Amino acid sequence: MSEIRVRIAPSPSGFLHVGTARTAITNWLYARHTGGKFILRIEDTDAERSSDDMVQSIVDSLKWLGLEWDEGPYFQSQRNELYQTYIEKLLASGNAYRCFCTPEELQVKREAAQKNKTDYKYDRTCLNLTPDEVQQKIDAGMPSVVRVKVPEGETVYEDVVYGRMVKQNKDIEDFVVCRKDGRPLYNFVVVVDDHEMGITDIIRGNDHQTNTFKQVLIYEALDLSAPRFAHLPLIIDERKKKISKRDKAANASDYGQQGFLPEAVVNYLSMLGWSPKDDREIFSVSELVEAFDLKGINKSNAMFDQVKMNHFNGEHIKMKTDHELAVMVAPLMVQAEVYTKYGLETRWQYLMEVIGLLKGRANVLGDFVERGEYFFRAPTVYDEKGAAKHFLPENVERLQVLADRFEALDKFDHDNLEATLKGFAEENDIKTGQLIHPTRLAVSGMTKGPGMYEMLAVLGREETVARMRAAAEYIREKASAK
RNA sequence: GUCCCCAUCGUCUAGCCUGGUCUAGGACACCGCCCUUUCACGGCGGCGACAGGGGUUCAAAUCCCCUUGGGGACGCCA
Repeated sequence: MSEIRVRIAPSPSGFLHVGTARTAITNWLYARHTGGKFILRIEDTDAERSSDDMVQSIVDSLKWLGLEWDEGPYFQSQRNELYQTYIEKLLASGNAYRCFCTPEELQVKREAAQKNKTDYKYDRTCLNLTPDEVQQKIDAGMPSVVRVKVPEGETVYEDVVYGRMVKQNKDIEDFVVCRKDGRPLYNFVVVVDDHEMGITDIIRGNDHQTNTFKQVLIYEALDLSAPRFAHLPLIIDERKKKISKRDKAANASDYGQQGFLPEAVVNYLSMLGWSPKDDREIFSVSELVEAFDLKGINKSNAMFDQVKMNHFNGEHIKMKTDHELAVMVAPLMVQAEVYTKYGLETRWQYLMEVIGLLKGRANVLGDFVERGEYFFRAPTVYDEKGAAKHFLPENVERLQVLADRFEALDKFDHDNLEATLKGFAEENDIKTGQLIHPTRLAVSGMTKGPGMYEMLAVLGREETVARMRAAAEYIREKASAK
């Protein structure tokens, strides 16, 4: 078999839609798995709705996801001449005709049909025009669109996912392929481009299933052989509707900002409507390329689950090295004004240790900032419930004495900290928890976090001791204020 | 209104093609226990589904039909 050639063809009328992202991922995976080519084509025939900014945004998002393309981007807006020659061919073959009906006239008919609750299809008014009449109208300067003359019979194609698809041609109207201003329409340019670009497999959302019949009709009218079609189930929201711009998850361009890893997004999205058929679901990108197969695609729509994507992200975070994570987290910390860029660069080793401590429990990159902030600056407030529970008057002295002992340690490490704290607890005949909780709160301002001895060891002697003393003072002041 | 598609735990899914191995498996979420200074992680366990009805068959989640439910498409948008 010849080389597989697939494409992603976004229209730049918005940011990268999650559905488009999933389609892109599937095409890319298929191309990489088969050693084929992945082509990027921008469908911007609707000039009013397209913009360069949107093109840039989509290109950036695809790059961020790691879906590098082998050819393109091609722009349909730059290929108009090509389309015109095909329009001429179509007209010459007799499989299409000029229609002079105005949008207003059609609108009236459409509304009338709706009112009568009957089906609307173009009534072929202009199909009955004689060549002379057509010429007369053209000479008179009347604008016209080009419609495909849908033949009798039925249209059939074999869908890789859904099997044999058949539609009665009487249910398809004579659709327009070229506007009155000469610009060709979607269904037509797609066919021309896919043919010209040698696309072998069209993999796209099943919301295109009805378009496919029209496109097959065009292939036949132009006497071209159609590629294979594989329609993907749609990604739906909690209302079970096709995920739309209003949905929070719809904008794939945002995922990076939200702290998601591209690998995790690719992994999660790839599992929506596709399964490797075994029980694995956390995959690296290369494992995905290896495992991907068109046969694993499902037929029914899949609901987007933000919670599960968070889980996938957490798993992928664990797969990263501390350094890789530090590279991603550092800018976020700077942005959140937790620390300066310069500061982080000079304390890189420290940053990595902090990340190592937090890695096991993070789901999004922002978690490192939120939960790691206190490693870079002393807490300004203490968790309210925690303070009520652990900042008791008797802990003023305990924190002070413990701080003194920590300060005097030969080596400020996990084992020594633990031995010191446990020894002190025994002396006072109290449980270690009664010391650990107030100490954790004093140092981090929080009631939860990594193992405390590790945490203190990373934070360092000076900061730990200073924060414990500050907390002791805070408790004393608060107690005397009452 | 017309046409098309789909249907296993709340969600993503395995099993369906090639009926029996399915008291239907995994994952997320949720609940419990263990680990533990906390929250997580991890380990163990629990909760939880074949939409309904007919048929075919010795046997149906698996094949067929109907019903119901859900979705998609019906633009001089893509």
